[in-house]
Amino acid sequence: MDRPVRRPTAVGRLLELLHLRGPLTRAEATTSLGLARSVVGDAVADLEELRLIVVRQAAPTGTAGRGRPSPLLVPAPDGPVVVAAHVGVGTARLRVVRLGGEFVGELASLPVDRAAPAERTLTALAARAAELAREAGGPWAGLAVGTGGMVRHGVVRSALHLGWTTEPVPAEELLARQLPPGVSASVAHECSLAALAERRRGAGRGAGSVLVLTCEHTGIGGALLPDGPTAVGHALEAGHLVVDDRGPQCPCGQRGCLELFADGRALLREAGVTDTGDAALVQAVLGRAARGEPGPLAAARRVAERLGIGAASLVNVLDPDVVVLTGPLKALAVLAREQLESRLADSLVARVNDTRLTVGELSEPVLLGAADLAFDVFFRAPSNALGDTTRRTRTDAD
Amino acid sequence: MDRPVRRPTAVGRLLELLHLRGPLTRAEATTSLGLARSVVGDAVADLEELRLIVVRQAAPTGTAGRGRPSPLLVPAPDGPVVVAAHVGVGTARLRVVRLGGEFVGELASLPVDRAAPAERTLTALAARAAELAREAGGPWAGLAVGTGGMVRHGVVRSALHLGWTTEPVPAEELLARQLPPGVSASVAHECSLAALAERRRGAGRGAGSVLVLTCEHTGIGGALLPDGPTAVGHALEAGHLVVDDRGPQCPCGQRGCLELFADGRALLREAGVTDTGDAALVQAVLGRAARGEPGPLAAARRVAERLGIGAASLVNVLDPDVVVLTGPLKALAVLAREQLESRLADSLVARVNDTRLTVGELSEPVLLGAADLAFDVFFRAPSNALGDTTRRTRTDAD
DNA sequence: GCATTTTGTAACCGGGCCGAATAAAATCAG
DNA sequence: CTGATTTTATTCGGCCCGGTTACAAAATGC
Repeated sequence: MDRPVRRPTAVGRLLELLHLRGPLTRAEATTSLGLARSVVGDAVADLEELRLIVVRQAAPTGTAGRGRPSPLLVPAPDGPVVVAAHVGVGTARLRVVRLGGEFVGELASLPVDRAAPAERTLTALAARAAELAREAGGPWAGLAVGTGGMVRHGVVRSALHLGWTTEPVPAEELLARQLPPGVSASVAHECSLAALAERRRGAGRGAGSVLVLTCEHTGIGGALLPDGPTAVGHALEAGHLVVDDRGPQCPCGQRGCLELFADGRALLREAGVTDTGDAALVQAVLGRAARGEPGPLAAARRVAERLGIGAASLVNVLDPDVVVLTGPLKALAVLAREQLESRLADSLVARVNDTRLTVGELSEPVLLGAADLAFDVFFRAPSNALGDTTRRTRTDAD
Repeated sequence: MDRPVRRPTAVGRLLELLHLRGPLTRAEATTSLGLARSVVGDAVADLEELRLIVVRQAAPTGTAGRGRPSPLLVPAPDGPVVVAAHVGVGTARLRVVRLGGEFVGELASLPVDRAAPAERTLTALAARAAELAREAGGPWAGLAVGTGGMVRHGVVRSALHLGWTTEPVPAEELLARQLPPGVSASVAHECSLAALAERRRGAGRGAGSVLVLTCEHTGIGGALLPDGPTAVGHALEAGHLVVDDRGPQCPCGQRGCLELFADGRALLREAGVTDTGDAALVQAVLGRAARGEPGPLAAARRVAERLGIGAASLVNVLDPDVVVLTGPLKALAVLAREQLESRLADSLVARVNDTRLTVGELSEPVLLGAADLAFDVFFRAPSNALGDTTRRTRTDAD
């Protein structure tokens, strides 16, 4: 019924493998992809011609085993790049990511005006991204944006931090119009992207289903990445899990939502610090707690306990293989692991499945996830982003 | 990385289309599938040769528009069947389903002994299924089983109702060994299957993400079918959502779980009926409530209110497009819609997304979902079930 | 009867992958 | 040093699947 999704062909799959696992030999790629040797050989030739990879000399003779040595396939140093963006409150943060997953250049940012219309914000974002991609040098494959709010199929609804509240913004489509042909546009929920990155490259490596909880200064987000080769997971409003049905009223309409007790604001409140909205305050409290100051530490533990109640409930309901805690407050998992895990230990579900609560390993999960999303699009049609000028025929000598 | 999943080819896709939408002309299939006319023509020829479909004469001349009339493709009356099974407490229920989604013959059942080892139960299930498939006549394409517990990739863990609690049971693999070659085995969570069926054929038709809540006599299950062409959704332990953190202790280790307040046992308690474990008792109470008896009606409303709290919380967290309430207690949604929806109306998330709470339309969602799962496997390789070598035994007359 | 419209069919093409045979480049054994 | 062995890469033919094109078939409308 709904199957217009192009599967990556051998060329794309090889490129993806290189992107995820780094340099490989042809032989390793053959076994990893389960393809015939000849197919990998052709794909390598194509990718070389497209200047996406370079074939480096094999390891010097004597180091490998018997047999014919296999040269190493590495992403081309001037290979394709994508721009990953994370649109937060007031600013968007952008980075250029190279094939292989390395950041290129410095973190860039862009002010985001909540009063501006969505089109203008997106146009500015596309322009800044184009500038960064040009500076980075390589061919530009795509732009992927992570944001909060409700995001589905690249359409953003009720993103309070952007001021896009009145009607749905078809952000992906609008961005695509601003980009040169061949450059893909993708828009997804920030937590889904974080989940993607943590499963591929971080704390959730190799796991099946992953539940990501993102504790921020204002609010708690989340995403569930179900088992299987899912493209983008299902974003959760984890902060609006009801923890105390008779608790304080939440703007969301319910009572006693988790994020009333366990986000950055709650930590400041518990620590007796006046919340000016400055993100540094939360980090300061966490820093003091880490240094052992009793007040902040006790505050962190109280917040962690609340968070643990919510996490345990979510684990009980969603039954993920791994829970990854990330966001500005992820240090809680180190400072107050006991409090955080106390409820989880009671849960039969968690015990049966041996659900682990882990700390996010990536410092920029959203940007990394966005980059992977953009590359995924690229892998489905690698020749799109590079001019149609190049001949595809390996044997155009004849 | 993980892509050994074969995509259905044109033959399979056409068969799937026929299965889901009923008889079609070649022309309609061509546009629906977006394939070339010749491909559909070839596929039809193949399917005719495989005796999976028959080509019926076109509508009598004069009824259609201009142009050459197009004959109708219909699933063969002696076409392939699958056996769908739902393993519940004490008994397994089985039905034969024909290509096209119709039940064949009567509901069959099989006692399930909790004390028996898993192998014996599965062997009996496979044997009974083989018997039913033989009676039904057509070639047997597959057996799909829905069950509770924790099911992942066909492996069942901690299925209390089956007594499979000590260690994981690779049910799919064990079943596959009992089945003749060419007959597929699939095992999935009952709620995932119900969600699949309701989205394809029931209350969730056309929706993106679907949250299914199954209210049973003992416990509340659920499943989340994320947006996109997902095979099988993510099963939820919806009954173990914490509704009241200071509530009664639940065997799951938490306090105040939803199912302590809102399953069949809770309804009987509220109605002042002694719970003997008989499923008919719950239906009796619901029937009396439907007839307007004040006591049972008030009990139903109190339970529905609790259920509504849980449903609203889940909606707030999971933000699905549609919520489908099914299971033996789904009548609550009719008897006490107001109470059930009162909390949902408060939820900002539900209001923004206009989340609908609907009643499951299918009387046997689990069996239908299981059948679809088995057919999905069949569609990926339709010739497998029919002699891969030559003709099948059905045609061994020649 | 003839043009028009729609559908089915046959022949050919090309991409993508597989498999077998062959060639290349190392190690190992004498 | 030479030849056997091992591992890898490449070449070539072939299959499968789907697209394209041209043509035939079967209705309507003049």
